[in-house]
Amino acid sequence: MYRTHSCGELRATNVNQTVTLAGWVQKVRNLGAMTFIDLRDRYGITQIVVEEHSDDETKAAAHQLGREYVIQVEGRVIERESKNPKMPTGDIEVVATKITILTASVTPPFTIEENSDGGDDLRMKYRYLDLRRPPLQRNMILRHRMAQEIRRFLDSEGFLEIETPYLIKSTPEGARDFVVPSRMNPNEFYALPQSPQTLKQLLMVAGYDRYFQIVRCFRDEDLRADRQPEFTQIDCEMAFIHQEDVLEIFERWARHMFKNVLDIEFAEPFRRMPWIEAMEKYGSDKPDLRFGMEFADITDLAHGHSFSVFDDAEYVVGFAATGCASYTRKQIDALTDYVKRPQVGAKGLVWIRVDGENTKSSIDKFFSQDDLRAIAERLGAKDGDLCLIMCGKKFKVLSQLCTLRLEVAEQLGLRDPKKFAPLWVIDFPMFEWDEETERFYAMHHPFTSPKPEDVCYLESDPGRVRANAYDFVCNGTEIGGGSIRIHDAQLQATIFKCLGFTPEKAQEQFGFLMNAFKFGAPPHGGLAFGFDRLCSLFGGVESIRDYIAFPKNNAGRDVMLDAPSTIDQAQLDELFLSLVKPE
RNA sequence: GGUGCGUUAGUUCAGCUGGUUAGAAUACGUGCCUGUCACGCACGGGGUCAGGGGUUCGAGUCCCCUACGCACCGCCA
Repeated sequence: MYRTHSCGELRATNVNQTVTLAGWVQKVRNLGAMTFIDLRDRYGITQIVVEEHSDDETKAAAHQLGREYVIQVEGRVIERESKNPKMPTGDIEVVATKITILTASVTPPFTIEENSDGGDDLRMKYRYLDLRRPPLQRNMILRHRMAQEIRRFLDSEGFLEIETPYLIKSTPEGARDFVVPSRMNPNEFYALPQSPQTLKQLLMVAGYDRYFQIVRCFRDEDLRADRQPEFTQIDCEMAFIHQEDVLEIFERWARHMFKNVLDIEFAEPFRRMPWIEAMEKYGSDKPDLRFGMEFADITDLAHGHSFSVFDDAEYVVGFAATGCASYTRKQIDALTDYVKRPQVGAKGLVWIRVDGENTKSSIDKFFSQDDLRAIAERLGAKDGDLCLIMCGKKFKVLSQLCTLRLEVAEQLGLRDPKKFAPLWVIDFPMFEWDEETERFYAMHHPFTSPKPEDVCYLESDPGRVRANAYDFVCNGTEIGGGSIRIHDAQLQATIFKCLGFTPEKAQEQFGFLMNAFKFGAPPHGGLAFGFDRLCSLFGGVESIRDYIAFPKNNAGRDVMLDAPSTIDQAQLDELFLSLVKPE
């Protein structure tokens, strides 16, 4: 037996027991005649002491120890002469009678402590060392805890966990596929699933009317702090349900998660916000509702004052930045520069300082005090607020103002990671017009059903059709989304047509699904949550990398494994592949 | 594909308008120390200043290119 106890469990009640511990040497403090060793495992740290009565062999072993040596210690638990209230095991220590070095370690490249001295890059290369640190351990434990709660809830609701294949068929629509060459089928490729979307729909056709899976998905697109090329979804689908049923069950699921993982309860039902309202009030389909500062359309008030910037603009919109009237000219200029950055791309920023009789603005030349007050009132500004106004093409300027709203909130400390503001965004448009290719794309995916009352516009005015689609949003992050699917082969064919698929192309790509629908497809729908994002939301950290044991870096590389990498000519030959030099 | 910031000791960083031998902290090594827990004290080793090119009497410092890292835009049905 390597150990009788973990390094996190011994207390004053264990005093006088003979124990054996095993773990990693965190720190050696040699005081001459006595040596303290902090011994760490994933359960905690226990102090080992070697003192003058220890035999020479033990003293010699203690002298050899370096950071991250793996050792086994036999000894007796004693009450400490000087206790450490900062440690759970701080009342006791173990007097070593025998120290066995199980494995030595080279000096690690960074300190393995609560706050490491290593940079992100280095810690990623030695991820297995980073994972020894308590913050990463807490994250992995949180992820585990959440996975268990997900299964517990969905099981209790009758959902079956069914695995779907990872080697499937490529569909060019949507994100880029990761592809896998087939040795047994020369010149043919599997694709890794971007999500098990069509497979879970086939499970509905198969009669498994409540399905879920905590499943890896793959998308070959550029990375972000909250985007990895492989990520985990909580994928769910149900048959014989309406949108209302899905929202009801998964709102209860979300409450179950908040309650059982974070001990947070919400008094009110989650807000449901139509997509157009989210866009007009917050400039985003994933609004951060932890704070107010809602937008208002002031186009009518802005036009007709000989201020050509406003007069020429399709849409003028603003919000009142709470308490920011005290912002100096320098601070306002900084905000202006912020929105003018190429990433935001605004032309400029108009401001109104609301301060009783003394309302001042950057457009005083064109607007009277009464005009300004009317605008301020529309924006819901109170004394001490700063109105921030931008103008341009409607949805472009809304999105730019959204960036500004979030930046101001950040500066005001309103984006508190301990606070949660969940909501459903509903009534998404069915299609999104793409200027470049001059065609409609499915905003969600091509299996999403249109609202019955909007079906009549499918041919005449596709931009007006709303979908039975919904997103679960929290704190400005899209955590999940789904839809009621099309279960009628005829309607599915119409939608493919709207999306510019020829019948042949639709048959080639999605024939397996449309064929299945001929055999009695139940009405169905579902949704999927981003598990990594949910973990980072619950953990209060922006980056999902902290909740993935072995993540990829910005360039999609695993710097620990050094993947991707080249492969042997023999492997290429077997797969009938030849390489071309990159440009 | 694009924008911004960054790359100096094992690590995290400082290094000003270009000027002698590139520093600090920490880590590491050696010695001393009986109550440390960010132990303390003393001494010591440790640098292709990311790589290449250019400007200059002289480049860690200025310019250009490349590589790598992070954040973002595009992209992510």
